[in-house]
Amino acid sequence: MQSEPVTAGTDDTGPRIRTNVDPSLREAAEIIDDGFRGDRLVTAFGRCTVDYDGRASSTLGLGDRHVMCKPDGSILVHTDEGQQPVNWQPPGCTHEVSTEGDRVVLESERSTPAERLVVEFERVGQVSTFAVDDATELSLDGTEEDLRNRILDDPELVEQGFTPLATERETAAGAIDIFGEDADGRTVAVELKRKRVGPDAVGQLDRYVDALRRDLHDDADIRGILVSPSVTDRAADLLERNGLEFVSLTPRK
Amino acid sequence: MQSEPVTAGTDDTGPRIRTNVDPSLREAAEIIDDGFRGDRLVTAFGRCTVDYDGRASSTLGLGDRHVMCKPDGSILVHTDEGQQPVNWQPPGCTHEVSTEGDRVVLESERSTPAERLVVEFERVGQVSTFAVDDATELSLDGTEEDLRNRILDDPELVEQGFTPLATERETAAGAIDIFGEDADGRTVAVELKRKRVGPDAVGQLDRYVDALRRDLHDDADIRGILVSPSVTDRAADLLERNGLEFVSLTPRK
DNA sequence: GCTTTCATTTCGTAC
DNA sequence: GTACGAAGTGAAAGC
Repeated sequence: MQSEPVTAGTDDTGPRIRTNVDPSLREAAEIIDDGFRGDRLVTAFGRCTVDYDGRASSTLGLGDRHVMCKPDGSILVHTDEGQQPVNWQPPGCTHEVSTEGDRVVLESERSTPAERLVVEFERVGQVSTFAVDDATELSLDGTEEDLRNRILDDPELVEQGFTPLATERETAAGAIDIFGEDADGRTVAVELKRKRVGPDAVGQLDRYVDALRRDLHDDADIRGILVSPSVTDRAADLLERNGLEFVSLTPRK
Repeated sequence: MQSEPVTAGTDDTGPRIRTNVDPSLREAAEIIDDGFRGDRLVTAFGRCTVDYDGRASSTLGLGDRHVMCKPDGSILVHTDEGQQPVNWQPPGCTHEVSTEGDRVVLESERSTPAERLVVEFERVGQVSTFAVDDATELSLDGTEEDLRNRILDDPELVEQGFTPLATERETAAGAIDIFGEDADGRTVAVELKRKRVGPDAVGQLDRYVDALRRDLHDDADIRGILVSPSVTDRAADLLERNGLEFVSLTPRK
């Protein structure tokens, strides 16, 4: 077993990577604290308990977990299972590390809403800090916006003679994705969903159409069209019962 | 700079923690592959690109990221910002690592839906594998279930004379959280929300009440009550317009 | 496998 | 800060 610190790529702000396997609790706390001060991405793996209190509250008994603290103030506690962290705090939290008795204690707090997460390590198997150099942004395709642009480029994908007049058109119930009119001059509200939808999306469209009817004092001549790849059975029932329509379209192709 | 492998707590399945700072690409791939075979939690930090294609598609140019592969087949790619991973795959995916030219390539795939994530490292700053021993489960309070139990313990929190008859009572539109009757014997549908709600929750309750009216052929005597800490203005309007009621209650205390 | 709903949802955006 | 809706939402329960 080795417990020497290992570093790589030292620059003026310190080592770009700093790792210690089986550190003493004091060493672990010191490295974590240095990481916080140096705006490093800090990770710690070890045997710990986790307590959370805020919007809800939770406790987690002793076990091995991987903890990641980001320089933006977020913290993630991962077990060996699941895509989601078992505990976390969002960006903007204040992080502190200390040693209390024979424990390394990591505290993360924020206000509005008041939330507090405490990780207590009885043993730290590894602690690391990383300087992150990342200027790139994610490019994502296949979103609802892509579906909207597809339709704006070629409105006949909705139906022949459809004319978009506005996007995000405000109503008393919220914004309509695409507001337009059909070949006969009737008002049309189009609600977009990038994937197969259930009853909730129909409810959304129904609220917008209702709001338009109230806003425009025009009881008969407003159509609501849901555009998505497909709908569930209950959604189809609800569309039918509310006199709404459906057009099948995907964000890509 | 050091590049020796560091290990801790070796047992019959290999070292419980194994870390290498600034490994060669070949070493990195080998350690990652060993981690996959040994059902370890595997992390890698380095300069990489990320490409995803599946339900949507995305690309991410070169930058430093932290990649975590769990033994359950999930993978998480984190930048230095945000609580959410910039890219990921859910549990159940198949992971493979290889060296292609001067790159370490990590591939994660699944079917239904067909999705593929590829991380290409041009440099690996650190790679680690962890044996995770965690038998504990999270205990969480302040959920919707807690709110339900609060009401079942003391139905008068909803209103005097309220009698719960069933939970998760099925209708054509979905399950009603608490189904019961009031002091006058009228049917009551209660929809629970653990926090402040918007129009969507009102739509949900409205669908259930509608479904009950159709199911029970009982047009007048069905009440719908939304129970949550509070509602937004639009939600209040929608409740009013649909003849639904609101009771303020939190999951805790 | 699909559907439905909850979630400490998170995240972005507009007011 | 609040509100509203999108998300590669994820996760669980029911069918």
